[in-house]
Amino acid sequence: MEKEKFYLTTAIAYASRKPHIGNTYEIIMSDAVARFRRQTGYDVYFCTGTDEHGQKIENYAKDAGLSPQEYVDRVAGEIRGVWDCMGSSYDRFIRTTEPGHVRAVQKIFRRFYEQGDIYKGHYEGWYCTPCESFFTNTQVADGKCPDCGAPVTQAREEAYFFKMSAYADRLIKYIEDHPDFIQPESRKNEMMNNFLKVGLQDLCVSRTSFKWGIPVDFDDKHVVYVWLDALTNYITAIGYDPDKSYEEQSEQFRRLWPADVHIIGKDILRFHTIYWPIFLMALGLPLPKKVFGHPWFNFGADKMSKSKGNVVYADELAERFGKDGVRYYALADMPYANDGSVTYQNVLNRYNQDLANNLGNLVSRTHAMTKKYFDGIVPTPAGEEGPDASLKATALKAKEASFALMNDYHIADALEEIFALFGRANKYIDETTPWVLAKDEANRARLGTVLYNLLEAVRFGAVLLTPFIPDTADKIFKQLGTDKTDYASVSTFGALESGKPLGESFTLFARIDEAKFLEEIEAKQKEAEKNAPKTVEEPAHEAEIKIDEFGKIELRSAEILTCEPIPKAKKLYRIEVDLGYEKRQIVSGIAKYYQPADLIGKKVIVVANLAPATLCGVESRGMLLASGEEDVRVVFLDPATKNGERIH
RNA sequence: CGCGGAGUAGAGCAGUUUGGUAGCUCGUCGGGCUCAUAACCCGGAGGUCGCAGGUUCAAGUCCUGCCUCCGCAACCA
Repeated sequence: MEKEKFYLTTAIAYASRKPHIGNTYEIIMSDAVARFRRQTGYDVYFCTGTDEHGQKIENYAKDAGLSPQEYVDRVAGEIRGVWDCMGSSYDRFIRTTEPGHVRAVQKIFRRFYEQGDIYKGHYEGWYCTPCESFFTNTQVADGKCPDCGAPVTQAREEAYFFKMSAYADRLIKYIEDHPDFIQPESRKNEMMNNFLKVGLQDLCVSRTSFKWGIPVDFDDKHVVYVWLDALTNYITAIGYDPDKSYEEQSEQFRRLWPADVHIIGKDILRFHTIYWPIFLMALGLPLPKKVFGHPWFNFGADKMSKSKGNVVYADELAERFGKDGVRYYALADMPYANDGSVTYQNVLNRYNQDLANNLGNLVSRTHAMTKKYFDGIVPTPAGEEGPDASLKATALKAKEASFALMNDYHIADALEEIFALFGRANKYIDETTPWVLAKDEANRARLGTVLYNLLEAVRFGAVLLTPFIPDTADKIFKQLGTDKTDYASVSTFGALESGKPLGESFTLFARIDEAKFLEEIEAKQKEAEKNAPKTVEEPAHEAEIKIDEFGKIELRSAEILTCEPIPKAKKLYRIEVDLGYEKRQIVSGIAKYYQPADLIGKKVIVVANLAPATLCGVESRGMLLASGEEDVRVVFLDPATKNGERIH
């Protein structure tokens, strides 16, 4: 009988820089799912890759003195290196700069245009270069991008738009009819309530402000918006041809599509559950069966970020804990829907407790006793007694439970079920005391049974561990000298063959000394701090300006007279300032950082000729100067400064 | 009242669907064992299950109100 197919994808990684452990979680999790499906009888196609277009990359490349293509070649190599370092078993690594993908995207764009899904219009508003996004006046009241905090510029751009609204009703119906489409389920409500039910905006799907993208082939001023480019990788990777109908597609495409699951980060759920399905509807293709938005790893309680210097890389962790150490940690420590928290202490605990003590030591002691009492030959089991039944029941439960949990993407819970078997086996040793049995020849048969059950429990667990930590599973099989490694061999307890010799014994996971390890980490962090100035990222710079351009910005000193929070807004204060020649109301997003009392009476710098804007229904005429994006600090003037002085 | 999630032992979590002696991992204290990677096994201490009411013979679990935290949205000119 032909195997059922299973097509899964990760999001493609943005080729701007090397991914950290949080980004790497996705490939580890997806790989575990892929291996699990292969093991349980599916014909799996596992696709990952890199997203290589966009202005950000164009900028990074310029800073690095490379062409964009050279730059993405380098970063894509780094990304692939980390993926390979984690032992991921992808079948396809697609890059969005591949000629085949580029041509397909151009054809898709053209087809949408010809079908009338895409129309040409104008986009007017504030544009953020790094995010490649337009924002409305209300969104960028302070001249900064609401997403990344970079300065925005006023722009009017000719642009193509996709008529999202035309498909909204069908999408809502699809989501309602397929309750498993978006998971975890709490994310579904976010999408429905925040986007779909309030009315979808048409999406701007082209850019003219930069060149590093896929050109629109009938209007080469434009390049295709990165999300339309990136999302289509899921079909171009398996050979989709936009010129053909579904029936005319390649055998591979017809077999694999629709995808069984897109595994993505929770932050891009919106693109995958709204825009992507709508693009597919416009192409007349079926929608993916499931989109799973996994949570993120934080560093302790903080978001991982380069500027905070708390970035942890998977390949660096692997140097110390090994590939499987990192895989196990990521898979076992990430909750189902809540964000995980990476600390070196957590990684170390998981490694020492679960891998070295529980699993590694179990294998070691079981192997050693078989060697000692049976010359390393797998004994033949006799009758069942005492705790034997309980051990066997735990093994079968580990299999059943982990199977069900993996089908629901409860990765960590599945692993816990499997490790419960190793815990049970360790207990079994204490209950049966083989070293006591060995003292009396009359107990020989019982001793053989006990050791057989232990060896089999180890083998059984190793089979179940294969999708998660494949190298370790192989090492265990080697030590047991067995080739009973497939999923069929755990349908019942007892597949291990008696009379065969064990393989060589070796340490699976060497314990790591905690004090020494933490000391080393601390030393390493100090070292990193010392070098910190060098690792500070070069910020994005504005174009050079002339003195008269600067003069257009009318900066004036002012005194804060009143300051009160605006109801409904978390971040906003309504502030009244005295400019000497007049008083003004300004809205400022500094509520998180200052109490009103800290501000009243202070002298500040105001951009006096900034166009008025309305925020949360309150008019703001001007803006306070402040520094920082995450930790905003107002620029205060010498208290002796007169109100209304021009600042230049 | 924008939408949604969460508050359970020192830490991290399960349990809430179908009310009925509060559980797991780590840590901690004590004991056991010696096959093993100073590992492994057993036991103890530690929780008024965010707060306040209500329903019930019985509430972590159901109802009402409130507080706090976190997503998303809005919004930081």
